[in-house]
Amino acid sequence: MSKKVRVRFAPSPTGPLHIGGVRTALFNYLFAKKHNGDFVLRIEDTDQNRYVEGAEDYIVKSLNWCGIPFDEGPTSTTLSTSSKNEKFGPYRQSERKHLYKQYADQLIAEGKAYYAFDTAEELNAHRKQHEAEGKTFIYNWHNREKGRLVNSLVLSQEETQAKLEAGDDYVVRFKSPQDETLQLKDIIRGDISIDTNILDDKILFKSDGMPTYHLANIVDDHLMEITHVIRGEEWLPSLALHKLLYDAFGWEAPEFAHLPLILKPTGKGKLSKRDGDKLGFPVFPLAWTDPKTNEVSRGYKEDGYFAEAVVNFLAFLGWNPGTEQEIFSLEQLVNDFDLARVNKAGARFDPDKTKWFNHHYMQQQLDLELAAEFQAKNILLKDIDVNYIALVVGLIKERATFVSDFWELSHFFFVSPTDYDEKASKKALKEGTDEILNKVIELVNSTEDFTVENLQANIKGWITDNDIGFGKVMMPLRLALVGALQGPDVFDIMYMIGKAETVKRIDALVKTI
RNA sequence: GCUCCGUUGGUCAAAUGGUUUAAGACGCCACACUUUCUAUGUGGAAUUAAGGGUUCAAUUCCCUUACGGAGUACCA
Repeated sequence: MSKKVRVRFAPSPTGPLHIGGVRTALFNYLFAKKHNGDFVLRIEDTDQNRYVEGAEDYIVKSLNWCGIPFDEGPTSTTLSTSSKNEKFGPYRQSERKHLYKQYADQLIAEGKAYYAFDTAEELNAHRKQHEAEGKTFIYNWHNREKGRLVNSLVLSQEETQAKLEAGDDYVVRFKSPQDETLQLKDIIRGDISIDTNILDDKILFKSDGMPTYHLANIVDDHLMEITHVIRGEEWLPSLALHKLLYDAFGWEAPEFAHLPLILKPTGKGKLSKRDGDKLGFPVFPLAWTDPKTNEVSRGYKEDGYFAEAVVNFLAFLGWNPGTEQEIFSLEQLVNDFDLARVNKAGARFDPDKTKWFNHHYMQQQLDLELAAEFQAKNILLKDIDVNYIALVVGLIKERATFVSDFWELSHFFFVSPTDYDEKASKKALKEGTDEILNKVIELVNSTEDFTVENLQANIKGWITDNDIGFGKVMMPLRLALVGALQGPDVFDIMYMIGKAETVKRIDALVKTI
């Protein structure tokens, strides 16, 4: 009885996919998979002027990186097999161009749409004039037949025909109804009622021969048998028009869900590209180089975020499971996702929480994999055994958020300290420290089986037996090994760098005292 | 301006008329970890925008105001 669920993500290729767009894609994907449905990628490139080279490719790569591949779309992906679909494709609106005109014509023939010949300049003039009078210019029944506008409703059939044959530029406008109240339904927001008198006669077909978004999206959603339209809140004001169009064609409309916006972390408005640069976090999944300006925008991937972390925090922007669980794998999200639990209000983006998610997912990664990544990013590690690096990573990753934090956290496992932190020295080096350290050298040297346990037993035993105080020994010892008062357990460090290096470093510090 | 949508701590948010002195998380602060710490643990401060209703009872329903957001293109 119920049709197969089919949803679409329909970005336009005007640049890199914004993180808000990624969330829209994610919610579509989750909803589709939850209901064993299809997730379709459709490229809305009806505006050639705004087409940007590489944007479509970027969108596909981004979805794949996030692990939310589409089932149907313009190109095949590594993660998804079907690319062209006889029944529903093609998936670029520019390649579907031939489909749209007949639908516009159909509406004209039925008196539900009409030709309009007004130029952009004329319309601008009308808007300005209305504004000057404190009124709002609406191209609908208020004005369309008052004679100031040039369209097939005021022109005679012959005049209209003559203009068309003369090759005059024209657009097709939808004739929106007068004095009706529309009852609209949104899965997230519930019932919405709209007075049709405030609706514009929106352009369905542009003078360049391309449909507008409004026409194309209705035709395509119908032809592609889309059952649920899940999109950003910025489309809510267009919902009435879209419903009217479905009715005009006599088609069953899909269900709609309008997602809340993602807002700036501080200040006002929705999250924009500039915020990332200003506040120091990415707003794009992958880095993007603008083909015209060569300006580079950073991406989550390149900044060291794990895809799982990005997906997890994105899912929680506007949605929550209603339980205390916050860590969700993609599969768990698919299982628990529910549009009914999506919030209505816009969510402010929180970069700190994003980092916290990343820290969490960092702990789940395999040390060896992290080590390989760490090694690849540091020339100094080129010749070091990756297994040794993995052991180091195991000791320090709990205090790291990104792989790029590793070096600062672990350099002393690879190179001897060249200087000593001033504040730390003051704190650690006291009267008699040199004697203590010399004794520690003896203890280290006398530890035959050089293990963490033996070192600990020897040194801690000596400290307690002689009632010296841990701080007096451990702090200068740490300073000698690290060069500062930081890092993991000192015994772990000694074990890792080995007996000879340990002695060398302690001796080096003693010599500076 | 007009239209629509929204409003629980600094942020994300739970609780959809009644064991709520309003969960939890991030962030912040304090303390602890008889050795550091950016980690971990424990604790703490901090919220129902305002005013009216409806009701025995309102964070929850209704109205007004304020504030926020979106839309208002031959852009999507």
